[in-house]
Order: sequence, then structure tokens, then C-alpha cells
Amino acid sequence: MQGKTTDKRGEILDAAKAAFAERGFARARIADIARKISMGHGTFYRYFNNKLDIFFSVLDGIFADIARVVADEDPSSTNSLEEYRGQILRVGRRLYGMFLADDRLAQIIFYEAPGVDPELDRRMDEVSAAINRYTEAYLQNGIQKGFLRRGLDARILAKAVDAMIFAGLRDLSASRDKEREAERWLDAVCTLMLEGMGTGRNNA
Amino acid sequence: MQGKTTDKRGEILDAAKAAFAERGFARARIADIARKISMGHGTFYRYFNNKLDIFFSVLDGIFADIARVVADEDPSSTNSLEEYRGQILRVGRRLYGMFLADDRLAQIIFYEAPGVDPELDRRMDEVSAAINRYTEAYLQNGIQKGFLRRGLDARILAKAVDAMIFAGLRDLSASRDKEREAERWLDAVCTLMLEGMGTGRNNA
Amino acid sequence: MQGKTTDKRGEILDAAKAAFAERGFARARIADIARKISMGHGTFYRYFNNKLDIFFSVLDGIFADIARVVADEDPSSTNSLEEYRGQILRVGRRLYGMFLADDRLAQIIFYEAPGVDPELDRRMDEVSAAINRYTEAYLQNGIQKGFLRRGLDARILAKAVDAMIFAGLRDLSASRDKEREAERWLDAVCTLMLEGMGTGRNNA
Amino acid sequence: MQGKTTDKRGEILDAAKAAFAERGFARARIADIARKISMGHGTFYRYFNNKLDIFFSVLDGIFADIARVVADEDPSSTNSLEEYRGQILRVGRRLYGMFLADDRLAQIIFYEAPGVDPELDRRMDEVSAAINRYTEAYLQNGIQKGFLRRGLDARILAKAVDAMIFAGLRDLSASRDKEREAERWLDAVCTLMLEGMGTGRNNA
DNA sequence: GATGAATGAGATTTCATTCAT
DNA sequence: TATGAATGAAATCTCATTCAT
Repeated sequence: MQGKTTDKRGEILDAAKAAFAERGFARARIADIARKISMGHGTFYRYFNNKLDIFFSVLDGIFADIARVVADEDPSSTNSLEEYRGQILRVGRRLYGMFLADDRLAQIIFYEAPGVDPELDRRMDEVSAAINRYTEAYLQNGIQKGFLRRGLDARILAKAVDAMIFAGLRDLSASRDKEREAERWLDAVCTLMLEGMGTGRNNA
Repeated sequence: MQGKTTDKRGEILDAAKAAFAERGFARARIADIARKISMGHGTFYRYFNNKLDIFFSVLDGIFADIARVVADEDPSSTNSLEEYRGQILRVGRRLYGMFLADDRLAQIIFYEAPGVDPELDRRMDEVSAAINRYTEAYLQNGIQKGFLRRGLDARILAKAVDAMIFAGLRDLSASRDKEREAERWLDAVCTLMLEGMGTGRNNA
Repeated sequence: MQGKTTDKRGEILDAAKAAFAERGFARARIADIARKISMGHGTFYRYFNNKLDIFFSVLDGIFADIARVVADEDPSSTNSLEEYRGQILRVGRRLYGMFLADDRLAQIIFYEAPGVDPELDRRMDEVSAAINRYTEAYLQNGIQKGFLRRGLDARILAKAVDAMIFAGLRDLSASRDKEREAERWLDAVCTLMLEGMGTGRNNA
Repeated sequence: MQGKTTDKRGEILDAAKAAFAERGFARARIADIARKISMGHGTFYRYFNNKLDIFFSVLDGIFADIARVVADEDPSSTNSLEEYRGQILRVGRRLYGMFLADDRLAQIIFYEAPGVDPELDRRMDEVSAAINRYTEAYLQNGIQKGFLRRGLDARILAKAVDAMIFAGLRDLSASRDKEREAERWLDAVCTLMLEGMGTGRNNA
């Protein structure tokens, strides 16, 4: 659409993403970002207002990517535990695939972004909350359809489930055999969600 | 033990904990910390080598507190799901109580510490891993004792469970009725761990 | 004369005059000037060498306007105090009229130009000196013709008189009823020049 | 009173006064000021908030010096033209003496301060106005006592007189034999104020 | 031990100017 | 001739750390 301008902006964003992932917000220098793409560092300021501005932009991009994956499924479309499990795995695999494809995402989201700026912390919490609401809608659907138990604390459970999924994303970035580890995580999350770990024999 | 020195060191640590929680590592100034306890900021360097040093010390203190709570129970002491649930709740309540008693813990652990220093990130991951191992021991005990299902991916599930518990700690800091919210979190985590959310009727 | 080029140059000069009056030399940006006339800011450099160059040009224009007004009268044409007063008022009214018609002149001359560049300061002093010499010629004429007292320190008095006239110009830019204020200034200057403020009764 | 601190602050102020007089506000660098007194440039910021802050401080000092000279006489103490002339000469000589003793004053006041900052321009105008009011009080006293003519436009004339005095100050800084030139200026100003330049024979 | 004045490395940001198109 | 994207010099300001007292 905007041709070159967009390309350059995208180029800078990508270099910044790398710089922030490598060094964190405080230690990454504008000059580093510029050097990565052989650009005068003054040029940076033609595309972004300041350092915080581009950090927000990098994160907005990541948030948008996550939102796209999460919002791609319809919470009310599943009618059984089995279908639900399938849906979880589908979303999970796409999400995990996205993070596997780009190491920098986990680094930035989990390590570099927190604490940089109060407004950014707020925005991250907002994104979390939005995802939580989405997950809660899935749970409500399951309760309504009868394949999830009545009386579940859907609001809290949604947060708990999301926390597990994101813990997996974080854990992955430190793993060797990432694909296999991802599968194990998705499997474990499904297990906990649907069946728990108990034998059912609640006798002692 | 060491009399005054220890007191002063503790005083500085406490002021630093507050400063780091309020402003984050980068924005907290050594002079701020000193001013909080009416101390010349030069004196700071008699007790700590540098800014990063005290940040590590603050976090070591928090880690130790957490470890004390976590390690207070014996993983092999439970023999039934019911006992296990009791144990989870006991540990959980102490952990949640600790974070409820001091807002700064969650702020520092979840928002301010990540990304400050690679070595610190490593150490936090280490602490996480230690807790994970502990949790895994609980799970292994349950499997052995037969009240948790065979074939569970204990390593991953331990991480997933811990992630939920820590997500609750983070969530709490933003809540109003913290005590009640804490109970809901513990309840939800127990539910997922032991029973999952499914109705068991896996018919579709 | 030179057609389009001259027009464009004039357009730029006018935009620059406005920009310098509004923001001062340091804060006015070349891009501002260009934007005012919907011109690419690179084009600026086809007409002027650099920022200082156009500032000099703006001031040269103002100096030329002033010179035209001042030099319009013949210092030796007056033969009486009354004629001299008339001449002062004529020149004064044209000068004040010029500054009243364009607020930017006073702003630039009195507030923005000083201190920008040593060479420019020198040039302004030169213009002042030229005006002073002109005024001195008037005084010398009056002394010769006998309607000004012998023994006057014409060189200094010329500067003093010019200082008053320019103080009026500066003062005007802050006034409400500028026309009326201008008349009061001219009147006051004439009074001081020709009669002073004393009652003549130099008894004590 | 405050011992060393005051000394250092004074030292910095003096170095800054020199730097601003030599290079002007924009071109003077904080590092220059610091180097002049063999001080680390970071130290500067222990005594002044920023560059503009010290410029204001330098000017406040100059304003205070001027005010002290101007306010040292009582406007209502003179009863005759002769006494008034004496008073003008006394104040004038002190003022001129002050500027003769320190070249930098005229340079800063007349060349470097204007246009640096709108607030500063306002403050300079305020100082001017205060001096004008003082002068006006002298004139009103003279009118009341009868040694200045009734019907004079005291407000404007006060400004005109002050303009001459300050023009002399400015002119002095470019002169060779400054003492002699100062006397000529004071003499000329007195002449214009009290007697004007006319022969009195307003016949043609 | 305690203090706080002094230090200077270091990074952001601005904007006049250039130059390829 | 006109354009505006790109450039990088330059200077402010912060604050952890040192060290003389």
C-alpha cells in the first residue's frame, strides 16, 4: 500500500524486535537498531517518535499476532469434550508454532517487556485479560453444552488455563526439542483441563 | 548476629525492596533508597557493591521466603488425594498469605525483575525449576501411592501446576477482595489438578 | 525582473520572516518555513545557502526598508526648528507606520536578531551607525543654520535621539492603541530634542 | 552563610556569565562552563537544573545589580533642576561604572539575552518597565516641584530617557576611551532632558 | 564508619544539510 | 527544478560510583 515507507518501517521494527530480545529495552540502543539495517540512526526518528514508541509498536505487533491466533476459533462451535480438546490443540499448536518460529517473541513478552513502562504493563494486562475472557467463553460454552461440569469457577479457571498455556510458551524457549516439548505441553494442559490428574478413586 | 551491621543491611534491603517495587530497577535511584532511611547514599556502598548487587539480594530474600514455604512440607507424606489436596491448600495458603502480606513481592517478581540482567533471569529460571522439581516430587509420590494416574507427564504437569499457582499470585495483586480471590484460586487449581473440568461423560 | 525565481525567493523570504518572528532563529526550522508555502524543504537550498543566509537576507530586507525611509529626506533642507520638527515627524511617522504595518519587524530586530551571529551583530551595529550618521547630519545642519545650539555633542546626541526613536518602535509592538501611542512617542521625542523638559527657570 | 556551596555556585555563575557573553546562549556549552573552572560537567547539575536555569540566574544577578543602582536614590529628594541633574549624573555614573567594570553585562543584556526564551523576554521587559516607572517618578517629582514643565507626557518621556541611558551603555561596550565616552553620554542625556537642543529662538 | 560533593560515561534526540531521483 | 528520505554531528542531562573528609 504505502510501498517503501512501510517496508522501511517494517525493517526497523524487525531490527528493533531483535535488539530488544537480545539486550532488553534499557540496554538496546537506537544506534544498534539502526546499525543492524545499515541506517543512520537519525533516520529512526523519521519512523518512530522515540525509543518507547517503537517498543510499544513491537509489542502491538506481537499482541496482534497472538490475537489473530486466539480469535480464529469460535468459542461456541464445540459440542463435546472431544471437539473441545481438538479445538484447544488447534489453537495451542498455532500459538506454539508462532512462538517456535520466532524465539524473540517469548523473550520480549516474558522477559523484556514487564516493568519497562507502567502504561505498557497496563496494556499487557489488558491483552491478558482479553485472552482470559476468550477462554472463559470457551468454558461457559462447555458448561452450557454439558461437557464441562456445572459450578466451575469459570473466570478463575480461564486464567489458570491461560497461565498454563503461556507457561508452556515460556518454557519452550529454553527447550531443546521444541516441537516434541510443545506437544507434551499441549497434552499436559489438555489432561489437566479435561480430566485432572486424580485416579477418580478418591478413597485413600 | 552481626549486630548493627545486620540491622542496617536489613534496613537498606527493605528500603530497596520498596524502591524497586515502586519504580522498577532502572528508575529506582540509589539516592532514593538512601533517602528513605535517612542515610547518606555513599553509605550504601559500605553494605552493597552496586545497584545490581542489592537487586540480587532483594530477590534472594524473596526466593528464600518462597523456598521456606515450599520446602516446609514433605512430598512423600501424603497417601491419598484428600491428603494431597490438604497439602496443596496448606502450601498455597501460606504462599498466598505471604504475597498478600507484602504487595511488593508480586510487583518485583512478576514485573520488575524480568529482563533486568541475564544472570538474574537465569537465577529466576533456576528457582522456578527448583520449585518445579519439588512439585514433580509431589506428583511422583501421588502416582506411586496410586492416587494420581499412572502415565502422567509429571515433569511438564509440575510446571503447569506451578504456573497456575504463580498466575494466581500475580492476579491477586490486582484484586480487591484478595483473601476471597485467593481461596477461589486455590480451589480452582485443586479442581484442575485433581478432577479437571470435564463431566467424565466423554460422549459427544 | 527575474520572473518566477524572484517570486519564489520572495515567498520564501516572507515565510522565513514570519517563522523567525514567531519562533526566533534557533527554534525556527527550515522545514517550517518550507511548509508555510507548501514547498519541499529541499527546495529551500536552491534559493538560499543555509539558515543563516536567509536570516541575513531577511534582515537585509528590513534594513533596506528602514534605510529607504530614513534616507528619503534631505538633512540640509530644513532651515528652522519648526521645519526640523516637521521633518522629524514626517520621517518618524513613516518609520512607525512601517513597523505598525508589520509586527514582525520589531520582533525580529529587537528580540530575535541580537546574538544570533557575531557577524550579524556587527552588521546591525553598522546599520545603527549609518542611521546615527544621518541623524548627526541633521543636527549639524541645525547647528549651522543656527536653530540648534552651538557646542552640542552632535555625535552622541544623534545616537541618543535614534535610541529614543527605536525605543518607541520597540514599545509600540507591546501597545494596544498603537497609532495613538506612536503619536505620543513622536511628540515626546520632539519635545526632548527641541525643548527638553526643564522649565527654563533654573533657579532652585 | 552557606560557605562552600555558595562559593561554588558563584564560581559557576561567573564562568557561565563569561561563556554566555562570549558565545551566546545557544553556542555556549555546559561543558565549556565546567571546563573554565576545571569542574566535571556533571557537577553543574548539582547547582543548576539546566542550561536555561543558569541563564536566568545570570540575568537575575545582573537585574539585581541594576536595581540596586537605580533604587539607591530617592525620586522625591530633588528640588531643582540643578539637583536633578546631579542626581541623574550620580545614578548614571554608577550605572555606567558598573557596565564599564564588566564588559559582559552589556554583551549579555543587549546581545545575548533577547530571543532566548519567551519567559525571559517577558522578564526583561518587566525589568525595563520597573526602571521606567522609577524614572517616571523622578519626572513627576520634577513637575510637582515645578522645575520640569507641566503637561509633559511623563510615561513616554520616562521610557525615552531610559532608552537613551541604555543606548549609552550599549554604545560604551564598543568604545575605546570608555570613561570619556561615558561622560559625554551622561552629558548629552542631561542636555536633552533638561534643555533640549533648540536655541530657544523658535523663529525661523 | 558515614557522608555527599564531584565525576564522566553514555544514550537520546534534533534538525540543518545533502543528494539521488 | 523540486523533492523529501537519509544522515550524523552535536549537546543536554542522568545517576551510579568514587573518595576525601
